[in-house]
Amino acid sequence: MSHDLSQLITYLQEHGQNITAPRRAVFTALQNSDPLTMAELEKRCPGVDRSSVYRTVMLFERLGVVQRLSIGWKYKLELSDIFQGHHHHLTCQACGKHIEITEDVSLEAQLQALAAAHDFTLKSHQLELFGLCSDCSPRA
Amino acid sequence: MSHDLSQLITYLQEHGQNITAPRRAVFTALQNSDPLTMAELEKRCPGVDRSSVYRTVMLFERLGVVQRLSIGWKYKLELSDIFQGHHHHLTCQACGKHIEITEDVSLEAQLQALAAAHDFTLKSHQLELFGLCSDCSPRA
DNA sequence: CACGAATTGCGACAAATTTGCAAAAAGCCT
DNA sequence: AGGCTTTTTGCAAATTTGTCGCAATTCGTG
Repeated sequence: MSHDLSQLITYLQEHGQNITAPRRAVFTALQNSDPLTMAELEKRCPGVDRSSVYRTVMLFERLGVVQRLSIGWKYKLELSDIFQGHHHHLTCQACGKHIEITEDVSLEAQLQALAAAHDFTLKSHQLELFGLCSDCSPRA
Repeated sequence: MSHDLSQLITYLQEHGQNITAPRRAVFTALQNSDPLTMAELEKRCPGVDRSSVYRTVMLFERLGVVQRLSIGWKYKLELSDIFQGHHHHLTCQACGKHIEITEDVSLEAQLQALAAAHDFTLKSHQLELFGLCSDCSPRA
């Protein structure tokens, strides 16, 4: 774990940001974890004040360290592309499990084309797939 | 307008739900409108209590009448596929404009394949593209 | 270790969403 | 239309979520 922490430290330094306990805590909580809600994240950062968690998440989002996943009208947080590669999720509507999927190049290209067809300059995108995972499928 | 309202009425009856003033109001507000935030929706349902708007939206979401669009960590509401066809959005990061796009079949097929590759039964998906519309592009 | 700048923890707030309940409206049957 | 039962609504209060100002701490540096 402390291995990846060093990646954060380097990143923060490169962006002229200080390394602080709350920042390490938030990052560590998000590591090797499924996406977390803000409440869950708070709980996993004991001793860190709620407002600090919010401020850290905002900073990290601005720096591109974390990204928010929308699940219906809620959202969850996860480390961003830089720290775990560009990917999307399959969210199981039954058990809530998240499965990471690596998007293939042709899909990316297709989205670009789709945007271009509308004179739109594509900057980023979010794709969420909902359904049932193999465990929750009617007859596995 | 009252034409489409009859579509809602039929739908609600088929699902054993009552037809009430708040429900008609919420539906009508969402008709022929760009996606709305909860606050905007409330404002367009004068005389309807805030909690009723929330309850109605929740019901409609459960019934598949409305769907929430995630814009970053906020969301907007719009009538769902059943009432206005399956589509996605291009959201301009500069002016906030939403452009509806009809997704092509090949993309749908690709998503199906993507899910299948993970033993996942795809039920629905949401695709949001962010960038700059032609008006806001650096040099139009 | 000392200094100036950046950040944190608190407490107070504001906004968003939910809930309990009595009153009002909807659906149904004469 | 009138009466009856069930579902919803409106209202008020409680939660939950996200912000903000500020003095106390911590960080990065020399």
